[in-house]
Amino acid sequence: MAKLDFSPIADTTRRAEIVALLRRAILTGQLEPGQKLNELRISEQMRVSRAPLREAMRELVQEGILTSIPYAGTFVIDVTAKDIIDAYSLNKVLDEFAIELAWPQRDPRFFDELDRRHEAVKQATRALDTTRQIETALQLHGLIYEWADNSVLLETWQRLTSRLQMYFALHQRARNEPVPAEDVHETYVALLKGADMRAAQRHAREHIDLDFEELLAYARGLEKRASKN
Amino acid sequence: MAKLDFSPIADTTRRAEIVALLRRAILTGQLEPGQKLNELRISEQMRVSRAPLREAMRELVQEGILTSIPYAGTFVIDVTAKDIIDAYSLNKVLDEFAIELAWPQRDPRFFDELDRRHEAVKQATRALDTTRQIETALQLHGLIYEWADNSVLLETWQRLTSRLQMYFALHQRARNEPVPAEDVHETYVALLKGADMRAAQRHAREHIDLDFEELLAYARGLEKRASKN
DNA sequence: GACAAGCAGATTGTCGACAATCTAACAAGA
DNA sequence: TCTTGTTAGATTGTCGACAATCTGCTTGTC
Repeated sequence: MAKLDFSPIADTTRRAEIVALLRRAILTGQLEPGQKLNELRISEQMRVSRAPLREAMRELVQEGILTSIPYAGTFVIDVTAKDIIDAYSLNKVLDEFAIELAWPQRDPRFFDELDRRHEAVKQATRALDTTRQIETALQLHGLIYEWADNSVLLETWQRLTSRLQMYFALHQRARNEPVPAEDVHETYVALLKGADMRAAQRHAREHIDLDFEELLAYARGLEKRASKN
Repeated sequence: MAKLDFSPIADTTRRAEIVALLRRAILTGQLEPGQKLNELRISEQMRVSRAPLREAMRELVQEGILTSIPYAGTFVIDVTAKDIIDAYSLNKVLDEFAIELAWPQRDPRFFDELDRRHEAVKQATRALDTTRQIETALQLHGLIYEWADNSVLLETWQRLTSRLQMYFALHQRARNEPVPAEDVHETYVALLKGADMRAAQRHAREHIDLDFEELLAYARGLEKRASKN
């Protein structure tokens, strides 16, 4: 038998496609925090009945980016400064762990993939495609999790990623500036290729802290706005 | 106005009740790993239509204790030795983080609750109620997460707890022995009341390692059985 | 006997309609 | 004017039926 690794057949259920559509809409900020999702309206727009839509929404609730109140509705989660702080502080801990696990697993394929994803970030940056820049940066970041060979950790990271992506997207939208042209991942990639694991872990923390500051400023703005209502 | 804090009204949707029923059945081992959930059969047993049942199953899939294959069915997750190792190694990292966050938050209410939950474990142990013993032990363990004041961390822990509870239940079922009468939490509780945070973190790791060894033996048995099929 | 095509039964995915519940506007009474 | 009761409309929750898909068996062919 020829040694071929086929990619899995795509899930072709409406539900899966709806999940993808909704997730994208939320993570890019098209659906704003706190906004209510009207089932009838959305199902009509998507040309789909409410059953698969509701199942899709249930998944996203469990994924943590929607929240549901019985007989009242399903809403995009609200984002507070504390949420962002919480997500980031957990992210630091997980990063450190992921690097530790992934470190001995690094192989040529790892380094190839590292370069590939880094290149994708740079390309998105050059193209001034903000959304894609966030996506690719998180994918670059996620590589250590994929290589850590710990399924529960990977799942946890993926859940966290949803939120981080949402936070970044909101931040970018709010400040409404052109994309930062700087490449902040150069050092990170170099350290992951190097021999000093502790240094890589340390940098991951500091690297995160950088973007964190910007996000926090945005979050504080959110809180002020909320307290006025 | 009188200063009363009312507890929120219970979610009274069929869906929520189905989720609770199914989760309990899975976490106590009544539904075995790998087993298929027939929608029609279950919906008839519960006197409920398939719509809320399917939504409930979607939630549990996202919670990580069910797995779904389009047009094939929804199954209780399979448990492998690696899954257990992965869950536990992540748990260690999270524990350390949770203790660090919760430490400065400890107050009289914390210590009261600590004793209350510890007492619940001892009571379940005396009553030889295995299921309840697992539940209460995990609730005792979860206290540091509730006090850590980090919503994302708490969510993550709760997801992990589902699996841990399932693993323990399977383990207990498999060995089919009377419950261990020993109280292994005495030291843990004492350390959480003490002044040495590092010691508490260290003990949490070792304490976990203990039960881990037993679980692993069970998991290895599972793997052997699987390889024969 | 081996193998592929095709059919029947069972199961999952989706739909449209109905029931239960919430919200907001309005009316009635103190 | 403020509070309380009522009601209409909109929205979510649930149901039963139908469509799409899978699985295992049968049948026919070599």
